[in-house]
Amino acid sequence: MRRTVPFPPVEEQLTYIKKGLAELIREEDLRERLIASAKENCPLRVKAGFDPTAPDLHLGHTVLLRKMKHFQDLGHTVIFLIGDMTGLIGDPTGRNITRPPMTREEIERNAETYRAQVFKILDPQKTEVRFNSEWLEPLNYVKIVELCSKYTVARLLEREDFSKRFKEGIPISVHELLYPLAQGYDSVALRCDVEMGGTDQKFNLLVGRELQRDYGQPAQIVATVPLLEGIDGIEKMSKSKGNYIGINEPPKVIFRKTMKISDELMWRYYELLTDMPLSAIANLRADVAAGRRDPMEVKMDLARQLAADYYSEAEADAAREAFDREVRQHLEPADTETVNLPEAARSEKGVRVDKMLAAVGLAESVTDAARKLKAGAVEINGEICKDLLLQEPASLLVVRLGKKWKRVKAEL
RNA sequence: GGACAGGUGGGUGAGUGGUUAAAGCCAACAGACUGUAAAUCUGUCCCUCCUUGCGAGGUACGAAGGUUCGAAUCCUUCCCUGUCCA
Repeated sequence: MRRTVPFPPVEEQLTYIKKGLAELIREEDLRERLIASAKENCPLRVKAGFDPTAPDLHLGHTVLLRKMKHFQDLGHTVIFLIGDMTGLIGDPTGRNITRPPMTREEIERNAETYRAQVFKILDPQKTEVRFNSEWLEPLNYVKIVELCSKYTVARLLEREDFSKRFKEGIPISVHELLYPLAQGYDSVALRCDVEMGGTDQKFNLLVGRELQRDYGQPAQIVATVPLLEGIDGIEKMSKSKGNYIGINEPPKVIFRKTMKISDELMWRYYELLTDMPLSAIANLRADVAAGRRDPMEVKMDLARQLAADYYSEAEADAAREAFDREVRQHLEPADTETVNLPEAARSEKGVRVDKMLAAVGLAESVTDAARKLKAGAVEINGEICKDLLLQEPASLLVVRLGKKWKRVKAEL
């Protein structure tokens, strides 16, 4: 891929890339590589891999994607790798299940979902989307044995979670050991100059360096980004932990979830998820500490910005207004869904409130609904309702359970 | 192949024949408080039925059988995991 626009000066590129990185291995190598790239007018190939089974991107992923974008800003090529083969193993970080192979259709569908989300951040013109089945599937037994011979068990066990599990007697299946090798082989197949990932990927990324050398290629540069804490502020953001903010979620939800993070965590989000310079963040922080700025306002700005990253400015503003209305004033959302009274909730004597709540999705089950009623958590048309049965229901029931609202048309 | 240990509700982890739908903790949900949060406090946290009671029934402690008036708890077989030995 030839470029017509020259690359920025190498030192300028380095500074831009280094900002916000957790670790760069090694900076010298990257400098050399950038010099060479400028000389030959050839963009670097920067890879990051993604799991095909979880195609919903959340803000945790965007820390990495934003960094990839930075490489693109400088004119380099980014490879968005979908690990459809490695996905069969599942990155060992934790579980030891083998996932059932995905069908071609499933993979393609997930890939589409990915594209739609990823290109909210990345520049499609400078992005290659690849699947590692492309080169991993044709590997035969001989090739796999050859690949395995290039690494030792002891070295694989250096990986922290492996050694930990090994010591604690938590099972490690053999195929899990193959994961780092497969990922490393991806770099060989793609002739990557740089591979990026979260700090938890460091081991796998380093394996790529070694394998590339073994296969006669220059070792890739490894760049890790910090892991973003989830909205609980404790564990890293992940969908399975439920502490995530998805970039495909409605702006209102992005806004509300952002407001749920602690005041302390907000600074971390500013740092990793916005382009605000570190100095500006420090100033802002000082202002809040000194009582010159209201932390809630500052957090609202963050929430609005994050919503605006994936939606229009107008939608972000609307999200802010909705928050004000729904969370701060406890008013009914403007977009409350109206549904007909479910059959299951009709009875000769009136409306069965518990069944209605369950059928309409406000409660998890009828039993759960009954509990919520008893607890006085259910409000109908502004009145707390503790009754299982509404004998003479109004024709329209505005039902609230906690933060959730529903309008139910209740002609009997 | 042998010896031993273990598999409990979303997670962790008690419970070794009977008020045990199963302690405690975490998460979650609702409520109070409040400046958004956090923190704190209260309640809830398998399902179904009934005008709602400290109700009735049904499921549930890896799987399937068995013993017993009664089992998560005892027995048998099987599946899975780990440790040590070979």
